[in-house]
Amino acid sequence: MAGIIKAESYHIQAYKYIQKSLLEKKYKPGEQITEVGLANELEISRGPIREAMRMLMQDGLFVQNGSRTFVFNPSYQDALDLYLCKERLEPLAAKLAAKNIDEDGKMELSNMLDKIENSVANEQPVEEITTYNTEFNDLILTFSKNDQLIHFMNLIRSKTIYMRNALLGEVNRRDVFLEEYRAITAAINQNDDCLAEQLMIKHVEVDLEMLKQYFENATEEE
Amino acid sequence: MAGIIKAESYHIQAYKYIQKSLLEKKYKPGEQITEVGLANELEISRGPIREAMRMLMQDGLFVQNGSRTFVFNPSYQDALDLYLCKERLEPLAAKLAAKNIDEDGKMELSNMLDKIENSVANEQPVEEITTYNTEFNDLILTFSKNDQLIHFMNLIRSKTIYMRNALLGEVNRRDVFLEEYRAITAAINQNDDCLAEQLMIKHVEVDLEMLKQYFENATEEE
DNA sequence: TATCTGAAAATTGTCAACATTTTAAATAGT
DNA sequence: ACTATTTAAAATGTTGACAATTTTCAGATA
Repeated sequence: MAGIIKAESYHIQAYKYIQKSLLEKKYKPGEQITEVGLANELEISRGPIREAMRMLMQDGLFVQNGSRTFVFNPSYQDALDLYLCKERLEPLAAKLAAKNIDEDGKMELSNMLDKIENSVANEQPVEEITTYNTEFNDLILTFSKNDQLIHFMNLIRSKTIYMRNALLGEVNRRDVFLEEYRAITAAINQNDDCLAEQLMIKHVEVDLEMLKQYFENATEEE
Repeated sequence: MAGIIKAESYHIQAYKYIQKSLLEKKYKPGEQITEVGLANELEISRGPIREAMRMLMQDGLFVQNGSRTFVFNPSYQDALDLYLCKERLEPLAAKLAAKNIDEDGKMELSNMLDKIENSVANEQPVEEITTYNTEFNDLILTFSKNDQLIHFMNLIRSKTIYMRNALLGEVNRRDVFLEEYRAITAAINQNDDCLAEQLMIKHVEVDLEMLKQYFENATEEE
């Protein structure tokens, strides 16, 4: 029957709910998480909660210490470490995308870029631009057509986002990478894989520089 | 009390057991896995089994299709894709190790190399050499002192090993990278991070070449 | 005051039962 | 023979109960 949807199983919903809550800082870095607590909060039994927690642990977002579970509490060093990994894999994605993208893909990427241009021109809220940033990078990742890379980058992404949040506190990043995105899009659309790779390396480095700046500001206020 | 150990919880044991079984081809690529089956086999209830399965799924070793679970059935392309990732991260590990290793580390790495030299010289069984290969690379990873990288590389490693197994069938790889390991060890011990990185890139490429060869032989026999 | 001790409370570990959904098989109708 | 339809079997989804640990904390002891 059309339009009939079946609900996702609880462990999946719990998994997503927790991920979301982490970004919303409902659970804070270093905070202890208990099965019972989560089960009460979501009003489901502990079974599915456990499954969700195991998934989060494999992702590295939850950390186990003895028999207790805590929200991953990243150090500044962790963020730097992660960016080192990002700096290797993200450019690979760009390179592969430039090699493997087809005409439809080029169109899609250009449309995405337009969306961002508009969003920036009309001074839309930070959230919207952040969302588009993610979508833009996701698109490139998809066009890389490398399933393994996609898998790892997804892990890195969710961790990056979480870490930025965790380390930067209430700071509101308003990152505009318009020029960089334009250049990257152009390189990919021209199938210039080397250039795409170089530009992406540069982009990750700039992104890291900004993180460092924000971090220094955020910490000296305390 | 000394010597008193408490058993690991069932989901951990199940997780390890399954990983091991995958390498031993007890469960074959593409094979369907049921909770009930595993629960009966390990003679425990389905709860812990589910947790272990969720972990394996996050690792990418189990794959879900609808409500059914299958052992990851890697294509040759998957292997190539994975090596592309490996080629980026493994050299990073070598580079960082060259930068961050201390005197104790250098000693440890040299000892490891000696072990391998002996093992090869005395024509020990393939399994022993393979084990040492892994340990050697693990050591470098540890010395990189980058926790994030360690986490991702572990994922890549277990997947690589599994894939090789899955794709190569009964083929018995007897890979000796002695010369390469000597060079890498030297570079790291001299803190020459650029050289260490380059050598490791080369090494991963050689490794990939061998995989390709083995694969072609393995497939044309069918 | 410091620390030892031993309930009491909280939390994780495990299971078995039951509900729901999915898959496979058997039957019947064309 | 082919394909619906029904039924049975198997698997997953979810829960509540209970066991085993771990933590917490008040009171006892030095």
